[in-house]
Amino acid sequence: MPRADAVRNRRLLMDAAAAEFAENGMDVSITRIATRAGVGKGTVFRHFDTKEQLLAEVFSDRLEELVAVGRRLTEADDAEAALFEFMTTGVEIHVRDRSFCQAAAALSPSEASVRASRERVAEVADTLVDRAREAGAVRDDVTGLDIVLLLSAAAQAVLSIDEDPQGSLWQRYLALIIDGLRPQGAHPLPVPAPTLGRFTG
Amino acid sequence: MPRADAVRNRRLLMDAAAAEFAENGMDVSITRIATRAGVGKGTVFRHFDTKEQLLAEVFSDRLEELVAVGRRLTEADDAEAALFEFMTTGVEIHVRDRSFCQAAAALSPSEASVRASRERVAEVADTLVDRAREAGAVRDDVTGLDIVLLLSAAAQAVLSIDEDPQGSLWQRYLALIIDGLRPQGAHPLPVPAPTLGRFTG
DNA sequence: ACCTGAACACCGTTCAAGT
DNA sequence: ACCTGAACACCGTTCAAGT
Repeated sequence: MPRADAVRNRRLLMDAAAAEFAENGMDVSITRIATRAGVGKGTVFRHFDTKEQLLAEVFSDRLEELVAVGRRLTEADDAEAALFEFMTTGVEIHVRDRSFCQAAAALSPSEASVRASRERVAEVADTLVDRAREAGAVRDDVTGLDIVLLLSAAAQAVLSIDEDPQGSLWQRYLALIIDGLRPQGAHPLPVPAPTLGRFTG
Repeated sequence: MPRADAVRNRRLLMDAAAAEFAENGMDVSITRIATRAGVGKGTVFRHFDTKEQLLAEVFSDRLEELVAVGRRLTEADDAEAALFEFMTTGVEIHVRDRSFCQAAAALSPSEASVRASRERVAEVADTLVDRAREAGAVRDDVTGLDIVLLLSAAAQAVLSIDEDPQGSLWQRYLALIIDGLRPQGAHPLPVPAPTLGRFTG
């Protein structure tokens, strides 16, 4: 049973970290985050083992947004439009936040909180893919996890040439990737789909 | 006219940095690189303004490998196979080197050496795309720069779930993206192709 | 229990002193 | 002209001292 000020500080820290990461990227100092939260910097390490874990926690919070959107889209009429809207939202989440793409690339995939929410996104995505496939909108060899990885890829592609990815270039690559997902003219894939479990060890 | 030991040290530093970055990622310390090169760490900053610039220099050296491969493929008989082999080599270069994907994501696109070699890769890629297009192998709204960004994206997609990307999963996403590049069933793209110059300022 | 800030081992970068 | 390592300002993390 945690103390009242502890739960309050944890929340303050998460909020401050989310804001600082979003504004200044994942290299902001712990001191800065602690100051913004109004606590001593020692407190940060009482709530999170490491800076990476704090980043991971913020990261998976953001991913939960995407899970929520995906759940809602599960009940949409147009299964094809639903899947593509899901992907669009996913890329937007990446692009909105200065640290999100960095985090997606830098965070160890074995971080517990990251794995957990990645699993949940993949699960919703699976449902959306299945429905889109029944509607004949996507090829039958792609999975939900494929979708998650590809939308992250679309977001990252843009970073290589644009400092400030607030633009709309990502829409170009998302559209290209979506064309690759369609059943028309699909060539068999050389490698089986990944699973999250395979890398747990 | 630089002194003889200066040009020698510069080369030693580039080699040491390339090796250390490849083995340990882009977070290896300058001290470690300097030690491996057999020079004092002050010397590093005599040759490179900043650690980021050193990384950029190593990065664009690697990119030149891809330029060389692209040049050779320009004269291949099968234009379609040539383009796809170019992309395969590009992803392999990303995946081979522990730091390459990190660098692609973290380096400021305005770094001079990065911009320069990125421009040269895009140029070769343009030639390869044009030839592939004439052969009817790719849609007519993609450019060489698109290709470069997309092959980088394919490499990065894999990093999200696999610690050690020496595997072959990237082949799956490269194949998917290549399917999106084909003319069959291509939908018009919502956003025009990027140019490198646009972001110079 | 939890918070705090001084202390620690590191980092990238600078620069006075050497050759 | 170039090299060097001590010095500097910072960083993430630890921990003894406080409440």
